[in-house]
Amino acid sequence: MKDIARALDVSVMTVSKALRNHSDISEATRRRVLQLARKLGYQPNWVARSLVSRRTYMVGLVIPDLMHSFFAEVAKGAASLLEPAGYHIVILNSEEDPQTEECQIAALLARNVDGLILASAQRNGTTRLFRTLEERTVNYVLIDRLPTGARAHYVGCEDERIGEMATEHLIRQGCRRIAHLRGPDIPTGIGRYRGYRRTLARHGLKAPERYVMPARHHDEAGYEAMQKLLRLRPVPDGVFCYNDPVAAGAIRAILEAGLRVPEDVAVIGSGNVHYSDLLRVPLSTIDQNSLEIGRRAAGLLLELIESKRALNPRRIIIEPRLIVRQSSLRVREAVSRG
Amino acid sequence: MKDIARALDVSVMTVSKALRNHSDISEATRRRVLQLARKLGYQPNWVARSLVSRRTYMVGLVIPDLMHSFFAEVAKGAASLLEPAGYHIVILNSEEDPQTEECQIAALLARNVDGLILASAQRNGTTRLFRTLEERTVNYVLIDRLPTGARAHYVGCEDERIGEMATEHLIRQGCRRIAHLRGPDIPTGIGRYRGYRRTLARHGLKAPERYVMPARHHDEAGYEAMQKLLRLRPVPDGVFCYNDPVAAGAIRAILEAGLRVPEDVAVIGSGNVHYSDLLRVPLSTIDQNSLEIGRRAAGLLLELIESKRALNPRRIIIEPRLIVRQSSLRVREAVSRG
DNA sequence: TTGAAAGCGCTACCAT
DNA sequence: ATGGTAGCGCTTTCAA
Repeated sequence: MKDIARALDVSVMTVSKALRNHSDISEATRRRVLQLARKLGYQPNWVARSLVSRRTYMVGLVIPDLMHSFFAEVAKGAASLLEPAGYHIVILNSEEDPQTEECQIAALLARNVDGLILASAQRNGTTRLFRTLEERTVNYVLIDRLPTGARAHYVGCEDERIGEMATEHLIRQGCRRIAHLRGPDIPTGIGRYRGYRRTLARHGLKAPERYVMPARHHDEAGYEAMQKLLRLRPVPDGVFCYNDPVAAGAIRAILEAGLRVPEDVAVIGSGNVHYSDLLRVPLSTIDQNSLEIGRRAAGLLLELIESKRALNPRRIIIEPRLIVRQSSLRVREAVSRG
Repeated sequence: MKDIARALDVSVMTVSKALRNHSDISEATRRRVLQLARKLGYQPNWVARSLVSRRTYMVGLVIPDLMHSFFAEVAKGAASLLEPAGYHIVILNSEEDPQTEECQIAALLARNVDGLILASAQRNGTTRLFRTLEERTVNYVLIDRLPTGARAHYVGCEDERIGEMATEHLIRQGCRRIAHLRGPDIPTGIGRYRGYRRTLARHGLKAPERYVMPARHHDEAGYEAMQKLLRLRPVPDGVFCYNDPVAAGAIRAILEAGLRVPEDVAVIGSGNVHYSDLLRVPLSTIDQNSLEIGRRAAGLLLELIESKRALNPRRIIIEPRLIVRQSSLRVREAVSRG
């Protein structure tokens, strides 16, 4: 900037204003400045700019697992709004660990990100992290998981609703011994479990507690948990899985045991990850519209950043959608034949 | 920092040094400073620090598609080295578009990232981007794709080798009419095609040019391209696909056409994405060790950043590995029966 | 319309 | 061992 000013024999100020299209600069001067700037390949230094403007145009995105397509899609959705608005996204992987998550957020804040999108790994009831965020008046939006301890902006589906839709569907497909591969002890895991329980109750169906098997959140865990379920007698005839990766693992276990999906055991997951249509057996699932979650969260965050003042916590609830594919579709012949 | 200095009645300098464990500060003073800093919840301002140190501790990662698990895994590998070293990763999605990529890199540089890891979407022969990077002496490492225009550090597999291994395998499995779903016109697409061609030639096998079908890089494209291949006569009995998503799409097309995989058409992909074992037909593939690519690239980049001086372009070649699963395994009965 | 002064929060350098 | 001065590259404020 100095170079430009010297070469053009104007002040640094003039250059600064011209580059930012500030109003009170003559058209002629601005043109000269812009032209020379281009020629010299001038790039504004964002670090310096940030120091005075207190804006970094960086947004942190903390997710539990980048390898899970669900979150990759959320990231993509968020980027589609954030990048055009001039923001960069710093992605951090908490590996589903609350502690790691806290450290990462601290690091992000030390770098003065303008805002945070957070699929939190915090357990229900935890408040420390959220209190800190409030105290420091950080702009942040929770997605996918809403811990009970948080009074914050949120974008996501209602997990009980997901559990209900999935279980309801299995019942309609004729399943009567419906098991659940339960996710971790976070809002999503708990909520889906509750929806499952409640729906069974409403239909007067019993499911022994053994039919609920903890499975974490990835396919390997789904595979192992399903193997355990298959050792029970009577074997379940339907399984609602915490998410699609778990369901994919479960299907593998069922097929390896020599049973058929969906004739012997119907399977449904949640998340509608991109490849679920390509699986061993195309997977029925509850679509949570991950792209839209990312987009809405980004939109809300941008609003928060612009508005400067704290808004009342807003909840944007995305309506989940049942996607029926082969894994839960007991066609007439299959049912009657059994 | 000022507050701490005032409260402790020392200079700002002393505080600054104490906080950074600078050598010439008395143990007592340091302790007092650190203690008060903790109590006040002091967080160093990285922006200011960056302005003077010329280090942002940020690294840019530009990839063509975050949704492709291959790159998600690369990102994870890179993060596993970079984060412990105190670096944050800014991920940008070029959507396989060279122009977008250039803009994103420019934006990253304007923000003074300390380094760049780049799975470039540039076509072979392009030099402008790389010239710019050289001129500005940016620390950067190319991964997965090495455009001919670039004289740069690189981590990845040899694509011709991938094409050879895959084609070789199909031949050993008894395929004689081997088709190829060809990727985009980037080094990976071209290299894999060459390996395929060369291997056919070496074995004296002919494949008409119609057997090479452009398929881009995602499953939808693989699905459509495979449908076209299936209309040819004679129908190919083996297909080497540019990558795993394309292969997944191809398998879907084959099955929908009423043919069997691998008995009628054997399929092999490349990349060994995480879910390829869970697909409709478990997918044979060439493992490129994406985690390791990410790790090595990060390691190399850290070296570059530390060393300060330009090093001679280094090439880290990862040896690909053949993974045989059901999609290409023509078991004895199947072969003899045909 | 232009520019001089001050300062963002921190650190390098040199003096004490 | 401690601190003063200067400056990183830019913007805000206010005076000319």
